[in-house]
Amino acid sequence: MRLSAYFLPTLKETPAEAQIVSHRLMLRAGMVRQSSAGIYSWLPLGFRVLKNIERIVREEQDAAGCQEILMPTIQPADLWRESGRYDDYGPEMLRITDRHERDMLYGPTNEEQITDIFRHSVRSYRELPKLLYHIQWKFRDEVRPRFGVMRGREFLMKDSYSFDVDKPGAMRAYNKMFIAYLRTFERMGLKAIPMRAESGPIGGDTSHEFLILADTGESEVACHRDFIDADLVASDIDYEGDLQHLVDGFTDKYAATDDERDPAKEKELGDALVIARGIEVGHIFYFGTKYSKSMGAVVAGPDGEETALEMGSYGIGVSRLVGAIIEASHDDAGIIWPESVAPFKVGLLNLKTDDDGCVAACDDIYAKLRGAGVEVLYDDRPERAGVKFADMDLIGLPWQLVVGPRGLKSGTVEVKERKTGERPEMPLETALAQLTA
RNA sequence: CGGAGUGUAGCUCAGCCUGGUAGAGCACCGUCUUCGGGAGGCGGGGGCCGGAGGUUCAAAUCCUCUCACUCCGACCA
Repeated sequence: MRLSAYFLPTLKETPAEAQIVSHRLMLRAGMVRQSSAGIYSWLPLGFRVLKNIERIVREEQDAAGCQEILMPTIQPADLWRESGRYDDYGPEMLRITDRHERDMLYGPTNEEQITDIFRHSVRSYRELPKLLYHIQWKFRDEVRPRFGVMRGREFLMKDSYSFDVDKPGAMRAYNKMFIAYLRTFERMGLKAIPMRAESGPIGGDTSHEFLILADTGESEVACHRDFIDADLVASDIDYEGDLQHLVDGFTDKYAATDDERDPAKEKELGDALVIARGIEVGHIFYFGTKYSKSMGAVVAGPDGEETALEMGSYGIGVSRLVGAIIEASHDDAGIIWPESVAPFKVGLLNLKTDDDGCVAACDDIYAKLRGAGVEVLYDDRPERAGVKFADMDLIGLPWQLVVGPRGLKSGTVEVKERKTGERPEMPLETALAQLTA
């Protein structure tokens, strides 16, 4: 993409409404614009990141045997009356009346909707287990939206739902999601720590929150040092095998959110204790028959008797992750994208657009990179070098390929790694080989 | 929902206390110089001062109401 044609409205100054670093950087980098409190439009750069995160989430869900569907944002109130949550959910739920005076709502989550689908479609235990998910916009009318996309009212969430005939089956699904979540966050360059959690309004008795560590996190958390070094992506996971020992390896270790911390246990850990700040990016629940019983979602078991479905639900805050990743990865100059979610891999900077040699070299590099399948943002604007450096650092692409008349004289370019700030000069061919590797 | 703030140009803000021709920097347009880390000169365009009432000869400025947004707290993917 040529930057001269790209819609990238960067800001030199920070808009007054943004306090938290990820929000400031997302506005300055032209990723989002606020529409109203807690509601955002996604501009091209931000949308690319959102899609990349969504892609990783989807790949890991698919790998775990979860099947993608898409449910509506607008749901009928009657479903929620069946589960009893129409009254329980309170003013956080956005209630709507259609032209026929029917009560509707903008879904804050989808347990009722999926249970309704399931009860009309599945009759036998033989059709179980099933794991389904969708990635859809949610609306929760938060009392106080803040922190940009980290706590918006409208947000993109991946929510999965598991259906099993008995509790051991439900726990197998729970474990699949547990492991899939660890892999998902790790692929985004995040350290996510699973912590035992209260299940809140969703209900149920087994639940874990996944918190990523970031200096600017909302709450203080404490955990065993081993969490920091865990590396799951490297290992192949057999989702059909027994995952319990893997999950136990995590749940056996100490990890607690602010209000769950245990001073005695922490003292025991000694040097193995890590205290950090955390942002919740995922939450998994086992809630048994809470919805299946109230909504009549039953199957015939092996003995012919009807039994209520054992269910769980599993959420990842996809849009929140965009902000969370920035919280975890930035410096004074701007964002530092992990390569897996970066909107482009390479920024190509033509420092002198009125120099024929620079233009020819850049056009050639641009074509070669694109030909090799590398996503590249080519800054071909007739701006001063300083503006280009500043913008490129701000938007945080992992690699910057800097081409100027000074280097070209000796046949070299600079390859700057955003993360380290190192910018060695090297022959053009070496640079291309490195960036297309 | 309790508490505290802020709404003036695209952005950051001054002006308001003490009413009297609406400002600065950046951004934008033109031009000249500059040309490897957010340059400088000259010229220019852009605002019902969030909205509605009121007081006054006169309101961005004083008063009342309202709307929006932000921050702190309690709650949440």
